[in-house]
Amino acid sequence: MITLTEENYIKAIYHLGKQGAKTVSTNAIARDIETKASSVTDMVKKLSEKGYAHYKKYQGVSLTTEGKAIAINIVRKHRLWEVFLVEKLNFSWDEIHEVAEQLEHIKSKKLISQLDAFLGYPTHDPHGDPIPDPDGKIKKIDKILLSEVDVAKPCICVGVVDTSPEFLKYLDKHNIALGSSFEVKHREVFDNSVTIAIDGKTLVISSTIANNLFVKYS
Amino acid sequence: MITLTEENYIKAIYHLGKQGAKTVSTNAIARDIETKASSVTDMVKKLSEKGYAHYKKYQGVSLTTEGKAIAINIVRKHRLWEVFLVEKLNFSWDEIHEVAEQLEHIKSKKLISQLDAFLGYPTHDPHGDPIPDPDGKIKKIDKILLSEVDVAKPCICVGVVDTSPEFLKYLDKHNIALGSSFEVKHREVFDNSVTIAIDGKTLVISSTIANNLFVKYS
DNA sequence: ATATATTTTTAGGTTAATCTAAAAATTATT
DNA sequence: AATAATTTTTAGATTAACCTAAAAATATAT
Repeated sequence: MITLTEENYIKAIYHLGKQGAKTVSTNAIARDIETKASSVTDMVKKLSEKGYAHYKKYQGVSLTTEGKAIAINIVRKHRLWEVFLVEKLNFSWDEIHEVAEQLEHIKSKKLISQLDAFLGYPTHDPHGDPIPDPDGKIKKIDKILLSEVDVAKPCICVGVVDTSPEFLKYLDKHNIALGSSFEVKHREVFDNSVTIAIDGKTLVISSTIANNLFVKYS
Repeated sequence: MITLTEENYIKAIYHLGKQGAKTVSTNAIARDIETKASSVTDMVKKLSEKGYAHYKKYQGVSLTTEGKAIAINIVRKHRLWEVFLVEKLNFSWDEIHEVAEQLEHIKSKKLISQLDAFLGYPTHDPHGDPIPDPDGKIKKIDKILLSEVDVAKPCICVGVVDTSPEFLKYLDKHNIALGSSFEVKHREVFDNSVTIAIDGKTLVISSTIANNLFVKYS
C-alpha cells in the first residue's frame, strides 16, 4: 500500500523531473513540498526501498518505471477531476487546484474510468494540459510560449505555465481563455513585452505574462 | 484542523449513538472502527479536549453540538457522493460504499454545494437514507420494517438497514429495489418469515431479510 | 454481598512523518 | 588545489495513531 504522503513525494519528483535535469535534488523537493531537506532524505530512502525511485546518496533522485506510472496516474486523476469541477460543477479555472489535489488521491479504478466516460473522454484539462490515457500515454501538443511567437501570425491560446489563481484571474480580467484567438502586433525589444490584438482591442502584455502563456499558430 | 482519523471516530460515535442509548461504549467504537479499545480511549480523550465529545472515564462517550454537526456534515457528503456515483457514474448500490467513504472526507464547501445543485438537490441516497440539508437538518420519513407490516396491505420499499454488498446483491437478484411495490401475503408465525407478492410472483423472505428492509404503506 | 467476568483505562512501546542541529559530502571561489 | 559556501545526510527528538499487557473499575452471577 502506498500512503498519501508517498504519493505527494512521487508527484513532486515527477513534476520537477520533467522540467530540467534527469535527477531531482533533495532541496528542490523540499521547496516544492514545503518541508525540510532532512525529511526529504528520509522519504526518498523509503521510496527507493519500495521500488518507486532510484536514489544514491548525494546524487539526487529519479523515478523508476513503477514510480513514474504512479505519478502519471495521479496526474490523470487530477486533470480529470479538474475537468469535472469546471464542466459540471461550474468552478472557474482558478478555483480547482486545491480541490483536485484532494480528489486525486481517491483510490478506485472504476471511479476514474466511469468519470472519464461521463466527461466524454476529455483530452485536456482546463489549463490546456493533456490528460494521460488509462495506460499512461500522454499526447504532446505543439505549443509555443507567447513570448516566442512571430509577429503578425494569428494564434490561439492553448495553455498556461503558471496555474496560480493570481495569474488565472489576470487572464480572466483581460478575457483571455483557452481557445482565444489573437495576433501579436508588436514585440518591444527593450523589455520583451508584446502588444496583441484580441477581441478587436489591443493589449500590452509583459514578458512575465508572455512567458506563462502557451499558444499555437492557427 | 480536524484529522481524517478524528472524523472517522466522530462518525462512528454518531452512528452508534443513534441506534440505542445516549452514550456510546469504548468497545462498541473499537468494534465498529476495527481498532483496539485502548486506542479508542486515547482518541476519545482527544476529541473531548478538542470539544467534539463529552467523555468521563468509564462512562462512555457522546458528541457535543459541534461534534454532531461535524458528523452530520460527513453523512451529508457521504450520501451526496453516493447519489453521484449511482446517478452519474452508473455504479450499482452495492459498490458505492467504500468509494463514498473516501470522498466524504474531501474538504471544500463549494464542492458540496455545487454537487448538491448538480444532482438536483436529492433528498435521499441510493439506500433510501435521507440526505441532511446544508444546515444539518434531517427529514425523517415514516418507514417500517418489512418484518412488522400488516398482511394484505400494499407497500413500497423505501430503504435498507444493512448496506453490505451481500445483502444488496441479494435484493438485486430478487428484483427488489427502492420504489418496488409488493404486498405481504402471509407471515409464518413459527420463524417469522414472510411471503410477499412482487412482480406477479410470490417470494418467501426470511425474518433476517425482513428485518433489514424498510417499507411504507402505499 | 462476595467472587467472577467483562469492560475500560493506564503504562509503556512502535511506526510514519516530521523537525532541529550538527556532521559529511559536494560544489564554487579565489 | 585549498578554502569557503552550499547541499545533503545523519543523529536524535517529537507527534499522531496505533499496539500489547497489566491494572483498575464496573457489571454479572452465584
